[in-house]
Amino acid sequence: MQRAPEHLRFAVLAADVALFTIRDKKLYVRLMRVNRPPHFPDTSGLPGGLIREDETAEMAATRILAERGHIDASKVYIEQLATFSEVTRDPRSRVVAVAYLALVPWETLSSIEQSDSDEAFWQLVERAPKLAYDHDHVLRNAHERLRSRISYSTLICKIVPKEFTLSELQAAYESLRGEFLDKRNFRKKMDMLDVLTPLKKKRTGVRARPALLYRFTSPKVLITPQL
Amino acid sequence: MQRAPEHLRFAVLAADVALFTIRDKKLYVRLMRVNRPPHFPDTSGLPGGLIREDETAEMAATRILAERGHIDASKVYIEQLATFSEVTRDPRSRVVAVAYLALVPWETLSSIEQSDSDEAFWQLVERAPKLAYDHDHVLRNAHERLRSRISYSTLICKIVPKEFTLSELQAAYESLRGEFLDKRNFRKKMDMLDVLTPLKKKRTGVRARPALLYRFTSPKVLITPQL
DNA sequence: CCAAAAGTGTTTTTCCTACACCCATGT
DNA sequence: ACATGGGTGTAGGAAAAACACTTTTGG
Repeated sequence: MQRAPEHLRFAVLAADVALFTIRDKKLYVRLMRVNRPPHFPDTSGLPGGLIREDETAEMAATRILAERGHIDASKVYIEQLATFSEVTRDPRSRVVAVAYLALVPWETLSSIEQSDSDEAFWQLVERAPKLAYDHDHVLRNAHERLRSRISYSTLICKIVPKEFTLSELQAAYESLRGEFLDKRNFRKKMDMLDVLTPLKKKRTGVRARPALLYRFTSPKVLITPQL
Repeated sequence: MQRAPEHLRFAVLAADVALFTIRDKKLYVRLMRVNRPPHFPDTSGLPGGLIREDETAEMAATRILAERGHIDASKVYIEQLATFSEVTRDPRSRVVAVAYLALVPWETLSSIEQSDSDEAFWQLVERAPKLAYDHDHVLRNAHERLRSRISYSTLICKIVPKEFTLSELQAAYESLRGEFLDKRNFRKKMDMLDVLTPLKKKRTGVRARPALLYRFTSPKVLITPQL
């Protein structure tokens, strides 16, 4: 395929990814260490990088998550969030970034993926520092979208492990919504939504009554009536 | 500002706009005549064009709506929809398009804007023909987003005129949702949402009892409980 | 036997739905 | 006077919210 005339191609395209997980009932986001004086010395940012000529933005997002975020993208759910095209969002040159919202269950990550490296690390969302570029904006946007989509879809199935107890699922909802729910009403609602399949196993080894395990009947993100 | 190295700038950036209005209780979209043999001879598409170096994608979208769609963009509400980056979505060269959802009240359009020209015209959404590029996809996406956002926000305020009767507002909801609503329940709901201000005027000149006029209390798009 | 989390129903209140008649005006 | 759309209330059913105790296991 031909390229358009050079003067029309003034911008480079980037993909930025806000990858969330839940660990110990708290919401974390994957960040990179950024050190790009003079504008961004010793700061942090979302995993991001340039889109290549033979890639869609989404392909680039998953590749970048692997290459820079050190996360096996085959475990990760990803969906487009928004495109950020402010002329000066990167002070060095014109960069238009397509941002992605990504989710991964903590339990599917390898111990290397779980641990922090010199380049990438997991950060509690509620304690996130100021980020480079417009990544604060992107992160807020992603967090807001996540909270809102959780309420009328089964998107949460992409951030909890394959098998879970109802209490664990409830805790995930609570982390994301930032409010506590009533146990009995929560179970009634889940029962009505009819999206969970009970397994024949129980969560054992805890110093308490063993809880029945469930999984989402469909791996797809389904639109539901409001939780 | 500097430009990035030439080889990284393989794509051009475009903005495409799905502009909707309601006319005579039916939903219309603004289309352009497209005649670009060999790939797209004698067809139609959404208003679209290239983003310029000193513009954000949104600025480009409003400019294109004016220049190509012949619509005064100051009357138009616009919000980002999604970015389409399929490698071959334009067969001539790599084009990444940021798509916008736009709304305008039919009543605020001038008679020139209301009428069709050689370049641009209004098309009933339910009778929309096959479109060039991936604009079918974009249009379906925009229509779906519009239907869904109408149900839990006051987005509809951007497609109805400043002043309207409750019956007119109900008709707008019905056009967008494709189903009829109960008059008394609709009025009760609107009353509860508490987003409308009754005016001291009535719609006169019609061969029936004059109806009280209302306007949206806030020009902002507010999140509401589900209609 | 004690600590810890699992599991389970009922009542009250709120919201949703269905439904039919009189009113004010223009012709 | 009549045709046209404007405007209003109620009753029944469904869903949401509030609320506390018994069960099962591991230590």
